[in-house]
Amino acid sequence: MAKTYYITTPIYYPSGKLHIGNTYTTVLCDALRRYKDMRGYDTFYLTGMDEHGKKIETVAKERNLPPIKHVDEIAEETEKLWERMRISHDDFIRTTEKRHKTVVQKIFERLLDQGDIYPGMYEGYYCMHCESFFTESQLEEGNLCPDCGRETSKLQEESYFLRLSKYEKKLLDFIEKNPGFITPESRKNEVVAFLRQGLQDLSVSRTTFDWGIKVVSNPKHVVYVWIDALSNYLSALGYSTDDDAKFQKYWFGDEVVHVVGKDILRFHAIYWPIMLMALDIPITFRLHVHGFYMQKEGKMSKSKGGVIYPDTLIENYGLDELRYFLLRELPYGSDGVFTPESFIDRINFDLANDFGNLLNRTISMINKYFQGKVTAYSEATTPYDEDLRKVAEATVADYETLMDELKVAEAIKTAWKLISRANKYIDETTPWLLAKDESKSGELENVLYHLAESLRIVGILLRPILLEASRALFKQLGVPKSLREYETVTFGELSEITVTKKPSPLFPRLDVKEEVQKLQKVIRGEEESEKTEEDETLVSLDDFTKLDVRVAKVVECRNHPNADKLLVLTVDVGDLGTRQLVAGVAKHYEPKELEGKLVVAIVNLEPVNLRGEKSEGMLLAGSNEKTMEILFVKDLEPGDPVQ
RNA sequence: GGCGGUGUAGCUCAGUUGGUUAGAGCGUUCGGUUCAUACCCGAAAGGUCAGGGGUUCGAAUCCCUUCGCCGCUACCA
Repeated sequence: MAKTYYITTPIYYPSGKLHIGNTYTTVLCDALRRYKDMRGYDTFYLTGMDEHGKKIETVAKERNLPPIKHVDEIAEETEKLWERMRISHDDFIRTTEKRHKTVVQKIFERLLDQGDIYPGMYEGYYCMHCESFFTESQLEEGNLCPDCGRETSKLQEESYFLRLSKYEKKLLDFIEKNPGFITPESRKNEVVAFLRQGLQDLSVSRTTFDWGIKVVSNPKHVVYVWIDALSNYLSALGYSTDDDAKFQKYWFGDEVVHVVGKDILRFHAIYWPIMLMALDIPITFRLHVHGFYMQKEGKMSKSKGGVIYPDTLIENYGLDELRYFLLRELPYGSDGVFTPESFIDRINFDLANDFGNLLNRTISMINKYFQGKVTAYSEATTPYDEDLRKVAEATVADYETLMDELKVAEAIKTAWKLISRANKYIDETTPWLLAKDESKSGELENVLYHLAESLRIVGILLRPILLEASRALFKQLGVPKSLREYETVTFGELSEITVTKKPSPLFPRLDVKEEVQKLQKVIRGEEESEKTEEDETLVSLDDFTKLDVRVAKVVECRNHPNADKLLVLTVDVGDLGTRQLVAGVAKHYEPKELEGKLVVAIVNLEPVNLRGEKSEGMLLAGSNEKTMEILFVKDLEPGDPVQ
């Protein structure tokens, strides 16, 4: 019977659009799942949404929607995104589903009966405005609310608590006895350090809002986030229901992996195992924790950084390109950086030049020298052949090890070693020279066979990563379906192939400068549309007073000789004397009608030449789509300041 | 303040249990090649392996210490 593999992402909280940071987890799990699938495992991949809580209730209210409508919308949007990214999940669980609620209620009641959950008083600092509780350590200086900065008051609320302290020791023992339980190790150390300090019991219910799962025995209470959310890993498998076949199969199967970002480490490394211990369910999972993609901005903006969404990248560059970048660029165990440059560079160097071009040149040569058909040739192998085969073999072995250790980025790099070796092999064997010598036809065929075979292996290894390109590779190379399977990943399985007559590049080469600029623009655009009432655009009084704004009298006005939108004005600015301004108002004003009028102008702007006419200042005028209106003044004197 | 991590070529990073000339990719310079998406291949320049001290026949690798950065955590205000 096939080994089983159960892999999960956290369930996402619908409080904002999913950006590339959020989607990383999902793509990572997808790649791992496809890999295990390819290796013959019986796999189950779960993702979903965490849809309860105060915040959702509030947002839904603002939108004038029932909360369920609100979360329905977001769930639909999310599922569509996963579809676009070809995420291969088997189930999409939502905490608002009945199948989940009943399980949570059962779990809660059972823990209550056992005494692992007990009623008590939750003491916290309450912010009237935000209607939420905070612990003392969460508060800003002077006991202010961390969200809105207002004053908070110490309040007590009835709450149920989960007895964490009881399991502290047991959990420490477990972690010690299972060194691979939390990876990478640095994260495990954090957890152990935290545990050693001792645990406080966890508040697991609320009475201050309704949007959640009711506590059966005391419906005044709603189950608070963690028991609700974490249980999804069980409820989706049918735990504690009549049909718990999946639970039996996958939870007690060969491998169970929870993949999470570092922000929710503690909940998965401490609360979740303790819940399982209390429920007497064996801890069969391992927890893998990854870092985040940061987004550094160039010099353009000094502030934080733009946000980029997966849709943008998929539309402009393709799904494989995005998946490749995400999986290849985040270092194991730490954070990574997304920059337009790094993204475009990776596509060009790795995908287009090294990989895509290798396929292209191989197919071209097979067409050119052998009319598209090559047969395995084993006579007289050269040292180059042997080395190539050796590298292929080592690559496959390393790839397996690394993928099994969840080191996907490293596994990808390994595959590229084979690609590089193959490119070098072409230089060493110089097929174009062999082609000139008829007696070397066999040798030449051998070379091309080696290349095709290397590419076939690369194609198999990259199947979990590059969904479209791996297929295209097989198709163009003429690899039959049976030889695309992982069982055939050894060198020499291919006996003969017929390649396509007209190869097309797997990945287009991009213009770095152009694309980087384009991306930066997109990032900035999305950043701006994200801002609601940002203080970013605020200008200090200091900055404003740098401007010298004056009343000016138009003494002479004429059309610009060389531009039909511009007027050239000579203005009197009192003690500053007269000067010339160029203004773009010719479409709305006749020169004659401005003469003698009092206008407002900024007079300390850097002088510029506008189509040959000097302009020493700016005439102030308002405008909309329909019209434009110069600001006129009635009774002031030329040179009077405007503030 | 405590704990953990980290500081290696211009940039991003690898460096296994301490062992001959410290590596890769990108960038730079030079050269080769033409099958290919002006791609690919090779070579060179470039490092007091954060600073100091120590252990050792020998340290980027172990120990002590100083400084910088990151993460977790505490406390004061």
